[in-house]
Amino acid sequence: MLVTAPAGAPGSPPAGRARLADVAALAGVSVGTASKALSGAGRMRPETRRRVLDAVETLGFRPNQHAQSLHSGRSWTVGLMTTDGIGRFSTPVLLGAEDALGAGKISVLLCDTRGDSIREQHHLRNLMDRRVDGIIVTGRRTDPRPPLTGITGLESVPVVYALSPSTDPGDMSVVTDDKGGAGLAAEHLLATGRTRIAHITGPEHHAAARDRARHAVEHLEQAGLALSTGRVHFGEWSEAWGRRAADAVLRTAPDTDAVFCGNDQIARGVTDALRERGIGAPGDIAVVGYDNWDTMALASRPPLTTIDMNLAEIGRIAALRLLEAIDAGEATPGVRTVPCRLVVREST
Amino acid sequence: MLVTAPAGAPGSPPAGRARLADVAALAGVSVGTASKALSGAGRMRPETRRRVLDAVETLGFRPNQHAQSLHSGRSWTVGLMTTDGIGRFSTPVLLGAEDALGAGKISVLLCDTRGDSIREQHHLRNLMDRRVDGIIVTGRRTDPRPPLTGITGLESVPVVYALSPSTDPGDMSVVTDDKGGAGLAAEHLLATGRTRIAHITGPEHHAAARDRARHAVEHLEQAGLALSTGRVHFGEWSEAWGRRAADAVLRTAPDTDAVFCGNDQIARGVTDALRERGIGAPGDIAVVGYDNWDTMALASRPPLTTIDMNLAEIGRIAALRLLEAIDAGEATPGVRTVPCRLVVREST
DNA sequence: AACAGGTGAGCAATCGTTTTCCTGAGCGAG
DNA sequence: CTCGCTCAGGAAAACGATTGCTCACCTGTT
Repeated sequence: MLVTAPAGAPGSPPAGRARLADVAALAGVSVGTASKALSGAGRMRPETRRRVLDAVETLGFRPNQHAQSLHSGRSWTVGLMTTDGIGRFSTPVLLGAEDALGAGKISVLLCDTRGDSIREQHHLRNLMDRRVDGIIVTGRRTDPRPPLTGITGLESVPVVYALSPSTDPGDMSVVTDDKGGAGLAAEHLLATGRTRIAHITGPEHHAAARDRARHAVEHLEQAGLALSTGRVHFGEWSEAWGRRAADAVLRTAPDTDAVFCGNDQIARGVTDALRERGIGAPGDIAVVGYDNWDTMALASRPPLTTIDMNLAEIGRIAALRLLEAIDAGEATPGVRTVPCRLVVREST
Repeated sequence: MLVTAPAGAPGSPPAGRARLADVAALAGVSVGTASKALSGAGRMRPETRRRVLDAVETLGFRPNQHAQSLHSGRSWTVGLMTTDGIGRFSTPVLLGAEDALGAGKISVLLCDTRGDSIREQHHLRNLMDRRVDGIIVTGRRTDPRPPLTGITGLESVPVVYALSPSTDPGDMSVVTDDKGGAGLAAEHLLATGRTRIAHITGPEHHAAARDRARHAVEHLEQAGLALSTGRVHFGEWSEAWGRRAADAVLRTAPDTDAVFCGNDQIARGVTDALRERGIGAPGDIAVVGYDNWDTMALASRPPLTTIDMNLAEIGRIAALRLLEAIDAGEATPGVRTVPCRLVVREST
């Protein structure tokens, strides 16, 4: 017997998992021939190939990925770094990416930095040690973030930033279209005949709040309109703020006939406040949310018309760009914007 | 030059990442010696070790994990299979596990089956091909699930089931303590002087709903009490059901002074219904939720007293048991129950 | 009959580390 | 002076799959 089984008496089936050498021995060919039979490379008699494939079947052989990776230098793995837990925003992105990568036979290595840069460095080193084929970085906020750095060799691995773009325009980023989203919301309200529109949103230091507000205002201006209360109501991303701000809006501009909210939590707060004051939605005032977070949007009374950012699509596109960069060996820099989708429900 | 650089002119620093051979060449020792210097194995002159370590530093050398894994048979990776998306329940478990494993230098390979058994088989095969050191399986529900199966070689890899236990008692499972949780809730209500307690929960075909209900009833019986409405209100895990059921409770047993809810969504629905009927909480009726899902528990009016299942702890313990099994080479079968925590807020 | 061309299959190097075994130098003791 | 012991460090064999190269053999042609 030329090839020894990993364990067990000679001649007995190998105790551990079968190696290519076991397959080759069973098929009566050399290891190299067996490899070629599997990969389809090289020419050989159909009958020989048959014998090898039969042996593979019999032994339940599966190639050892470590050996393949060592040889090819590829790990068929990408790192997915989330900077702030795995929350409501990064989860769909993550799943979209995992889906797209899985189709390409690539697995996802999960790294959560909890917003800690020490941890980020640690994970980054780990990913490089594992020779990942690429990295997707995703954050909770749409504010730009500094690019990954600090590890030698990083320049040879493609990186895509999803949701939170990189501050370096030479990097690959995939972001949501806040302009388009705000536009969809404004357009929808105008199309349903509303003209006295208020805007309640999150903290001004969040890019998402600023951008959506700016674009909503611009969209209204193009229709010759202004915000009913004359200003944007910046605050928090919470229901409580939605309720408080709704009161303020009703006080300042009682003729308001629609409220566009920066997220679904605020929108839900607004619908609650309206209902408690006996104001009908959408009868008296229409409400539009943002995020299409079903827990909020569907539990609201009435259920919310809202903007869906297509987060899974963002993850999917990030993954596809990464795959392209991996295959091409070079990145196609720039920011890719993914359009939003208007989901109409009973609040408008 | 005995060792050729991967690319670039001879003598120039290697273009790719440095190999141990480069380190050895720079330090003027053999590859084997360099390896020993790094691992601390074997004896050698301190000065020689110094030279190797200096070379490592200079070249920024990091060992190739594929080569190490090929040699050791270990991948320093575990698979994390989630059976139903990555939702509210699996996320904390996942993070807890990732945290505990990260401390052990182990990375997490993420697999989402979307509840599809074809996908599960596919991911499982993939994990086996990658020679993962272990697998954690986590589900959304507390109902037992059939163990992983169908892939040869699986018996040599330790598996821990988190949240959803395996139906096979010989497997390792880590679950939440629904009995203790229901007990905490009931005890808390009794301690605050409530005696007419109702229970509103999710669908009867969910183990979580059944178990919490059963144990709550048993706990009340031990105090010589029964449910105020004489029965458990099974329904859905939704706010709308909470509101509807609250109405039913008020109709059936107007003297009810507390409601224990199967989750925070139901509890929130209950508080909303009470408020809309002018009934004070906790003044007239106290409300206890379950899950400590902050979006619900904190946004509720009043904020909810609720049961926290310590999901991250479940993930952490699952990871620790897996690490033990990996190190010991054998599993310690059985179900491990993780206690809940009572979080008191203004609703009681 | 000899040779060119084609084809099926094996050999061996390679990927980068770890680890075992072995050599040889140096030193102390008899 | 030599024997033997210690210890530093090197050589080489794993780990498992891939692949370029070589070789042997067979067919068809001159």
